Amino acid sequence: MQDVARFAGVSIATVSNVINRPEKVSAATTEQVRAAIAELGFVRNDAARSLATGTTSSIGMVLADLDNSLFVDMAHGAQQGADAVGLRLLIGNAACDMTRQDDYLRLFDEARVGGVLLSPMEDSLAGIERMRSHGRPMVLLNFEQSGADCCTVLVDNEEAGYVAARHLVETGRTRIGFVAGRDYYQPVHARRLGVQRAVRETGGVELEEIGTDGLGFEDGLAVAHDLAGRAADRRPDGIVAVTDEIANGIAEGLHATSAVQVPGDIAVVGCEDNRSARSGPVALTAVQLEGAAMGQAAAELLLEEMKTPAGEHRHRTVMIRPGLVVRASTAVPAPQA
Amino acid sequence: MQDVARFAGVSIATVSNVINRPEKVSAATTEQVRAAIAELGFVRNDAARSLATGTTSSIGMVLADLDNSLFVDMAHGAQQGADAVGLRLLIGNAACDMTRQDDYLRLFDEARVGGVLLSPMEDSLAGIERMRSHGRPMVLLNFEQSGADCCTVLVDNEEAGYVAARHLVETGRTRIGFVAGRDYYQPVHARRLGVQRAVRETGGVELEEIGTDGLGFEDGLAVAHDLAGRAADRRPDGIVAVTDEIANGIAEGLHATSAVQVPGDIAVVGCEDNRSARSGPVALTAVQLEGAAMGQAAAELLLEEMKTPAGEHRHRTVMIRPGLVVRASTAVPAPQA
DNA sequence: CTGAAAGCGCTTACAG
DNA sequence: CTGAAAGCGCTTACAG
Repeated sequence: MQDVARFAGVSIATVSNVINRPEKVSAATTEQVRAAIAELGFVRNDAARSLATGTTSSIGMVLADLDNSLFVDMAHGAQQGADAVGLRLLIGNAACDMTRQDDYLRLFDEARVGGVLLSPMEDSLAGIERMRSHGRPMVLLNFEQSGADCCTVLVDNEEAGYVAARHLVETGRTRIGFVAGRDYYQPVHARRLGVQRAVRETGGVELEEIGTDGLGFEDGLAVAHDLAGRAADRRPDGIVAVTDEIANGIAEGLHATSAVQVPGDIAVVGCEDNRSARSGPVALTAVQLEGAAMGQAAAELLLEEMKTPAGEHRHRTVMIRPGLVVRASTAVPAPQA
Repeated sequence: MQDVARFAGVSIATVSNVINRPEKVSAATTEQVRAAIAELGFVRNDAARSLATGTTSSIGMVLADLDNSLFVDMAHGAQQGADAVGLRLLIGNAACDMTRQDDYLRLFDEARVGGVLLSPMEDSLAGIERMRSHGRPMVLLNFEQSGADCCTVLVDNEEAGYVAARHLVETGRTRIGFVAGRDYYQPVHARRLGVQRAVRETGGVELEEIGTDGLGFEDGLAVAHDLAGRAADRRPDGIVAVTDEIANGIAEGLHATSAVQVPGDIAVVGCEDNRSARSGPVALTAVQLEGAAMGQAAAELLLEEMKTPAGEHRHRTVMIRPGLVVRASTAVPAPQA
């Protein structure tokens, strides 16, 4: 900047003004300074700028796992929200590693970013409190952190279960199966409640809750094996699987035996619509967790907090309603079938 | 830091030393300072640090499209490389938008990151030159940028085509089809050459090159339609599709007619092994582009350049050999078939 | 082992 | 409209 000023024959204050408040500088001077900047290939030192102003033009986002498309969707949404106000979104991928998540939190804290978006996998109260105690705006995505003093964006998982089960009922299924692991994970519990509500609301529909060990493809296969061994009238004709992976495991397992057809004999719905799970034998109908909407809502909450004077901000929790993406796995059976 | 120094009854220089060179400070003093830091919740201001030292502890990575798992793989690899030397990886997602790509390049430049990893979609010479003229280390991934003055990591696309075709030949296929769009994209051209080489090397194998308009699922469907209409001896028994999407389109199209079986009548190989393309009716055998290996190699080249005195560094190009992931779409037909 | 002081490159009132 | 000067929060030789 020194060099630019010298080259253009002005003071460094003027150079700074040309960059930041061009309206305060005469056209002629502006021209000279711009020419000097171009000639010298000058790039403003952001560290110095942010030291002097105490602000940054970027916000940080720490994601639990980029391999999971839900988080990529969140990044898209947040990006859009940030773009709208000219902020840049920097992403740190924790890759399921809590230590790394903490590293990124610290990095963003030290870098004095304008704010942080965090989508954690596990309890992260310590990191959150550290951030908050430094007065840094922060919003949580897709995780209900008890005790956390910040805004949160959640998807309504109870509604997700409800929507999935409703869809089956509305397409004529009457014996609903809910396949899930234990209620240790918050979303599992919530989706179960939603399914139960949908069944309760509807006359003439039964619910069977089928337990699994885990939440993966293998668990779905095991369930399929069980189902295939039952008499036709002793098994569900519609299944809500708590994860896409389980859903695909079920579809694959049934497909392999070829004794039971999907969707002919059993319709299957997943609860996530995750791109990384699109490997099943039938395209999977799934509840859409609206990652992009979550990301955008989170960015908006963050921006709101960033521009609100400290002390006046009131935390909010935004609940996103899930959608439904209908595909082949719940197609209505042909009339004569 | 002022506050910490006052609180601990030492000078700020000592605080700085405790943080950065603890060995230069007596144990007792260190203890007091640490206590003060903990008590006050002090966080080093990274902007000031980087202004004073002229260095940063992070490197930037600009990715063309996080929705494409190849780029996520690259991020994983780069992360690993950066972790190994204690650098943090900051990700910017261009999301297929060249303007945004340029924004991130500028952001990282202004932030004076230690170096930048760029995986572009299109010619990005201007941005690269700007970066280089500021002396910032930079390495390119998965793109041959003519005129670019920096290290590059590429996957060997000629080899990818070769590996795919070899696999078909080795599993007994003798009439190979190569399905691709025009050679406008560098990788398409290279993969074609590889397929041709594999066929040329092998006796008794024919090659048919089938053109498509684009590189997507629809294009594959169209090819399937054509194929299904041919007599059995007039169509290939093994197909290399230049993209996974085309491959899945072909498999889906053939599956729908059910006149031609995959892999029974025709085996299909894709050339990318992209997770977002895993929606076909048969699990797809595909050449694996080794995104993680590319990312790691790129990080290593970057770190090498970062620690080499300016002027002494010599740019290199690293070529990664693709692998092969065998799945159902190229299973050998049962003997009696 | 510890402290006083200069400097990193910018921004921002404040004079002129 | 433009410039001189202080200050942002740290680091780093250099004395002591």
